[in-house]
Amino acid sequence: MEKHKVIVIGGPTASGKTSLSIELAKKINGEIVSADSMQIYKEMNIGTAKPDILEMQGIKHYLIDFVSPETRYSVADYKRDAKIAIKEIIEKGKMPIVVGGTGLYIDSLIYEIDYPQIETDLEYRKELQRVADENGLQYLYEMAKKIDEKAMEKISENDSKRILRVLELYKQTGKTKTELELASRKEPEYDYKIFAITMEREIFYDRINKRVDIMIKNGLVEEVQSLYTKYKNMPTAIQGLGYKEVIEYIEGKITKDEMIEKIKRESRRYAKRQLTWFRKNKEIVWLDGMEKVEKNIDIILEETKK
RNA sequence: GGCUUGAUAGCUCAGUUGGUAGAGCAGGGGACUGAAAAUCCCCGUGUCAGUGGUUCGAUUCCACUUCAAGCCA
Repeated sequence: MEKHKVIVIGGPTASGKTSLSIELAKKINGEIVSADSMQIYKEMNIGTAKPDILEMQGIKHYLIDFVSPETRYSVADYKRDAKIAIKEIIEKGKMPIVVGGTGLYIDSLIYEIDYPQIETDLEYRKELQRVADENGLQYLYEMAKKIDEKAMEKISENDSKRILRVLELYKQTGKTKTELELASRKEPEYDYKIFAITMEREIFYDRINKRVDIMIKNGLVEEVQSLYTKYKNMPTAIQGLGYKEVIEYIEGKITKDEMIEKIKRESRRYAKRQLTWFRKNKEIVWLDGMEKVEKNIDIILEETKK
């Protein structure tokens, strides 16, 4: 049986993914599955540039605005939820369009990555953190090297998250990261057609800067203020770009101007990282963000026929 | 008009007792399998303001010019 097609549109922040995907969905009777690690959270609207009801123009969006900022949501959750959403859309006879800037999330789908069924072990993380504080990160690095020398070749001695992850995986599964990853990629269930938007760097950075100004005008500070007073713990959501910087401002650590500049700079850097991620994927068909939406839709439809 | 100080990387500046120069920031490239908007790695050639002089050799010393800041009129 032939696999069902799924359109995937990636690209950096502020590249026009939202409007392109909504126009496309209208044209081909599609529905949208977001692939954005921050738009997932409720009550985070301005800073994540989440599309509102008006922008959506009646197109159903999945995996947007559905978990509490207190929740620890991860790629494994995303992979599971996105697969369910895609299935549901296909059953309705519609075309699934996966749209977002979180490369890791997109990869979990297109490479059908299988994650071991384990829970995050916060106790163990804390314990390791303690060891790192006492003996230095180098000590954990050496520990990880004894378990999985191959994986550590690619991990820097300063990369605490990945060092911890190697140890955590081994403790919980009894297997090394290298072993797990070798077995993790399965045959994709769908025929993914992958696109990404790019544009000239200068114009693009200008768009990012302007977008940040608009976010501030639209009340980003107030949005963060309200989250800040409402929730004590936002383990993942707090990492959202813009959110942590506004909190520094609220706490009086930086001035308002410094905050704005920092959000702009970090957004530019983030966009650069996103482009690096997508560039690595040689299957991607690139779209020019400066082109008319109709033209890009034509390219997508043409490629999707193949 | 006179005096003083300055002019070096996109920006802020350091430096060369004369042998063509280096930091921070900005920026660029890359990695990425349960925190990923996270985390981490790598990357510095620029008429040293212009013109002339001294010198084997000047971005460095000298003169003039231009521009900027400050002071005195």
